[in-house]
Amino acid sequence: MTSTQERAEDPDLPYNVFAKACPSRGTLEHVTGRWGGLTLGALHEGSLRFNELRRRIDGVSEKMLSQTLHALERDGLVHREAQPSNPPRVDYELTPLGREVTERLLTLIHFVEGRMDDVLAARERYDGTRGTL
Amino acid sequence: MTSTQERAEDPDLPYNVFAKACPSRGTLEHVTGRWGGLTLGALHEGSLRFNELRRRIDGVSEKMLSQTLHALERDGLVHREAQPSNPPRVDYELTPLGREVTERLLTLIHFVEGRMDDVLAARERYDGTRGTL
DNA sequence: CGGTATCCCGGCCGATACTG
DNA sequence: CAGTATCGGCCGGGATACCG
Repeated sequence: MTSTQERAEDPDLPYNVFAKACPSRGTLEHVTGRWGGLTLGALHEGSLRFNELRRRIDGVSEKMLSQTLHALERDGLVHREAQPSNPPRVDYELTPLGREVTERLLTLIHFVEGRMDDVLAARERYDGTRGTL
Repeated sequence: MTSTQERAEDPDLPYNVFAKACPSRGTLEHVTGRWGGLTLGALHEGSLRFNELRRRIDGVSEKMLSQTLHALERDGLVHREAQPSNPPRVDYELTPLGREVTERLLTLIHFVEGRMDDVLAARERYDGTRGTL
């Protein structure tokens, strides 16, 4: 009864992404997912409106952006501020918790961006040794 | 000719995950993907064999672990050490670059794990205001 | 042990159309 | 502008079987 699957329910055990049923796994996927990370990154510079975000995040569709924003809002990382004007105006911004998460995420992103030359070189070496089979 | 899609090819521009065609986007997805992050995290404590990894990462299939390890090896983040013995023994370990990436990734993971109570509380508030429609 | 090959299903995600 | 609704393809990824 102390299998790894139960860690999420046991209040004495810490949250652990390595356990399949731990809710932290889901939240981490929202944060690091294909669009989640880019959305948080874009919002780090300040609040943005829906279509501003869409333009900022090259390649995202309306549907995925909407879905991503809902997930992040639900997790308490993004705040949605709607003004009942006409035309409607909705601003999205990071919550304090979201800002803390995003800072740690951006540290990772910027590091990877800065080492892409190394990564690309490793790729060529890897592909080379297999001799284009 | 200076559209956002071309940043990857222009050597003067830095790598930028926000651009659709930038290779850093792909590598970041390997690192933060469903299994990539967990694999790097598991290897951070030391080198592990294939089936040790499989047991450590709750829920991963042989196929996905194999696929994930290949991608990370190709990106130069994981080193594969095979011994031609019988039975075969293969050890996986982080490269220096992989270790640097993983440290930044773990900072993020541990922060999220530590704030899951806040996230779960936000979820209940969010779901509550919509009144189970 | 340490994988690869194959099958196949669910759901991710893009495209399009529509609403307030 | 700020989304929701719906459809459909594609592929991520699990299950199984097989190989060195």
